[in-house]
Amino acid sequence: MEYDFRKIESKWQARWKERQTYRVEVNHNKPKFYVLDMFPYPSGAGLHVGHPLGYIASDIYSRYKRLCGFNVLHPMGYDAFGLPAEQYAVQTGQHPAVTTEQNIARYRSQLDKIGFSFDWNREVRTCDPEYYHWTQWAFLKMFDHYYDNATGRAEKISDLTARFEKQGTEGLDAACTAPMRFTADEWKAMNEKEREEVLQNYRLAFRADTLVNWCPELGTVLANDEVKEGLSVRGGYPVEQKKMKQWLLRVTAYAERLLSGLDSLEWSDSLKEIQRNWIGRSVGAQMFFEVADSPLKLEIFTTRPDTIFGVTFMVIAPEHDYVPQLTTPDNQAAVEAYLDETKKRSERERIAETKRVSGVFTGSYAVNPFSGKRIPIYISDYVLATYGTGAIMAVPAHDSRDYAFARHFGLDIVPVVEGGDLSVESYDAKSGKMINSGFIDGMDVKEAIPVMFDEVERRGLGRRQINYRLRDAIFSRQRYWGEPFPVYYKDDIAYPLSEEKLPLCLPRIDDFRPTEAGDPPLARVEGWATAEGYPYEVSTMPGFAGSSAYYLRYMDPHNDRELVSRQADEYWRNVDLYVGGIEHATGHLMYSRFWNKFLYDLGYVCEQEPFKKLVNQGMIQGRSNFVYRIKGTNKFVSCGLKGEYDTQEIHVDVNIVRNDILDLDAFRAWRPEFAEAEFVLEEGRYVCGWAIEKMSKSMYNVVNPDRIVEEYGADTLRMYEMFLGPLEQSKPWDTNGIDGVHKFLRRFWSLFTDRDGNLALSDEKATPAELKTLHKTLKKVQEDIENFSFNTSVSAFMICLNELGRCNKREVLEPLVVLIAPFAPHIAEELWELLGHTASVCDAEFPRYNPEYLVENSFEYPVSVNGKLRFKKELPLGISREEIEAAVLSDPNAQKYTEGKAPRKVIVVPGKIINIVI
RNA sequence: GCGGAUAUGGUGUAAUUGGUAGCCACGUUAGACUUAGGAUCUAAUGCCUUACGGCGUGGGGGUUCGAGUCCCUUUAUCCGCACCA
Repeated sequence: MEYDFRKIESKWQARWKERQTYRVEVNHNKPKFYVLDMFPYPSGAGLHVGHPLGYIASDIYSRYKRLCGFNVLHPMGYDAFGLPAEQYAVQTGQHPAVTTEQNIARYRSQLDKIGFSFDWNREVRTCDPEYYHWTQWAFLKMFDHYYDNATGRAEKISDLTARFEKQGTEGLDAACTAPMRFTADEWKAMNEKEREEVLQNYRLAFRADTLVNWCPELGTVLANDEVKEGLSVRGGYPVEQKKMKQWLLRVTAYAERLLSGLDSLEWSDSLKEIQRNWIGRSVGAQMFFEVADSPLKLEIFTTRPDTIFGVTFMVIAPEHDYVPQLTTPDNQAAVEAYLDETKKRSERERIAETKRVSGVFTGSYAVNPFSGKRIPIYISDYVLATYGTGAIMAVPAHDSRDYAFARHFGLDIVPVVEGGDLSVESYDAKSGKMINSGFIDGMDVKEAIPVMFDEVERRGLGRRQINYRLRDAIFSRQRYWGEPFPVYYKDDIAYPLSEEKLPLCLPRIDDFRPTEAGDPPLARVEGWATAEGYPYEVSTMPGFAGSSAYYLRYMDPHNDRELVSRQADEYWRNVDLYVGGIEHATGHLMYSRFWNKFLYDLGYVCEQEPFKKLVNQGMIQGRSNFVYRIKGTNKFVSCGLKGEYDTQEIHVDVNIVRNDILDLDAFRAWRPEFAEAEFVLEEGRYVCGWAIEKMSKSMYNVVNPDRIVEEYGADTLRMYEMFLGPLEQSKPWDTNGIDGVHKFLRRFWSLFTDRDGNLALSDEKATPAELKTLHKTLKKVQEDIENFSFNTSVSAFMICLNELGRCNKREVLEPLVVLIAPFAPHIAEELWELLGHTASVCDAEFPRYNPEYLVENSFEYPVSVNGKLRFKKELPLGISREEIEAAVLSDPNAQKYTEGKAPRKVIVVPGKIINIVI
């Protein structure tokens, strides 16, 4: 009987559901293994064929681990809060909760058709109050903690206030927004509001006036990772810098741990590198430059203290606090004009014009502490207010930006490191001999740097300092569809809601636009306040809030007393394998690690890092097809002949094209304007052009997995997605070629069954050749799964079948059913049942290969003479090098090439090749 | 500008990690069967050449008996960061 995948797949999907095959519980008799996919945002467009790629890979791995005896946690859920649902709501008035619900239902039905082994009993949705209860809870915990650099972990705010009570800030080394100094008496003298303002400086979740990325089009602020090149990642709208009071998370407190933790992770080097760059640690010196004729001291940060003798001017950011004090009366007008100009420039313009040099002289001078020279102080927007101290010492000879600035304003350029040609460009390299630098003259740059660090500290000019590029995460969004903050305001002080009051549920509203006053939609809600009438926060949390700890919730999803129970956490610990896209490198993956480390400090989780191993699947691009219309006509010319006409390229729906041949009738039926289309064919066919583009509706290249499942079956889809190429590589989807995999499954099916669909296996003993093929395949597939090389394992199956021919021996075929089960679970279950097993193939034992069957007793050596391959010589294994040499040299073939001469040397690589050099 | 990755037939890719480049598929061609199909089976298929043979892993150079693989250099494409002091 034909391989009836529709019947088989619906049968087993129903049975899995009914028998709860994939339900998993804590089981101390088995080792655990946690396989996680990045949960999807359920968009209105549904899944296309690229989305399940990672899910299929992780499903194969989960099933494999289960066969190997692990208790596998493999959950799935939805990242359900977010902008698109809300924007859709603004346009249509449809409540985001409703559209989200619909989208989830659609996703679920699509996912179910592919035959995943998810434990749906553990599903989470970030928009579910029972879920965001714990997002809010974590926020409260962050609000109630600060980061103590001395203990290297988060500590209670009450410990901090107790300390202030006793000794003020004396001896305190804590992560903060701006350093503070006060005594115990000063603390005691503060009122509640003043004290809270102090504490906001230390809390891990805090409110501050900061320069934020404001996106007017979206009406919300965005985190740094949500902005790219001055445009919002979602929507691509311009983003401007604006000072606003916002909630932030003090991610920077964990910068060092986020960086050092990377070393212990099995992540790709490129991903780790992205995170390292994002954290951007740099070691340097923070030092003070005295301002001439003024009590002011200008604080700067530098990584090149060795170049101090080359400092010829200083630059401060336009937003720097000292701008007014440093501006002399006769420069006032020019400075104001410059500040105006820079304020008007958007972030985007600033980025676009990085080559343009601009700036203004303040009229003040600083004193170079080493050379004693007076150096002018400039204002320029090439110095960033948000990095370091917002002020720099400029060394034009050895920094390209300072060089450009000095050239533009005609400032001195003093070389202090030998090398380069300063008439053309600065010499930025960190190597060379120091010159014009007093006591460090003659040293190499690498020697000079530590010497200068010491000297700066000895003279009391400053100290060593580590700076990070990483910024605190802006945590409020002026949106509706997100987690409400569990805080209320009294006299403009934020107070946390008590934990018993959680979750603070998002109120239902009908109008999702900002208010006329520009406040977020929640400001429309009457009575959005505590029982006592104190107003709640009207912003909501950003998308990453809900996704930062979802992997923990899956461990214990129905617990209404805690995020995760100690027992569940201690059993499941952390994610052993995380599969998802690289696009979350600086967002979700950074925030999750931060969140997890925080919870670790508080003792709620037992592992420092949430995701042990991470695999990034590549993107699946679309493969678009084109037809060519002769301009001004309704005539279409086949691709190969289009050069002879003046044509217009038109995207055509890939679903009516097969192997680049257009289905003419389907094309005429596709759109009314093509109903009367005429064609210029080549060899009787219309050949379409093609291109690799993003998979999107507008390109008509979206392939829906439902359609593939309907036509070929889920097992074919699963195997074909893997066969397409290496998991981590981006590649285009091309439905051409799926036949090969489908054919393979049909052949596999037919080996087991007769025409009536009954089992037709023989109990005959397998030949050594068949056993060799079987065990070779077992070995290869197992190794490939462990290396995430799923494409080559699919090939291995095909080779296996080619080699087995029409073999129908049970001894050979039965292990193959288990072997293929992770890839094609439906057909495997059906065959397993036919083979007489009552338990699911999911609970079978992974077949181990027997190395004995793979042993060769002879090897065919390729023999080359002077590097040129000449003949092959078959020799028994296990003979010595000398014996091989003698056997080869006595071979008449060899003598023909050596012409009787003794070879200069003979190279024997056992098991590989023999080379004779004359 | 800095950092990372990739480059192999008409297409997707593979190569025991330095050992006969192109496995496995798609596509194409020819044939078989056939109540004609987008089914199945067989064979061929890197390029040039009637053949002998030659050339072939983006380009150039090197190490080596031997290089897709290692080194240097160069080009192209993709990704990340980007005035980070």
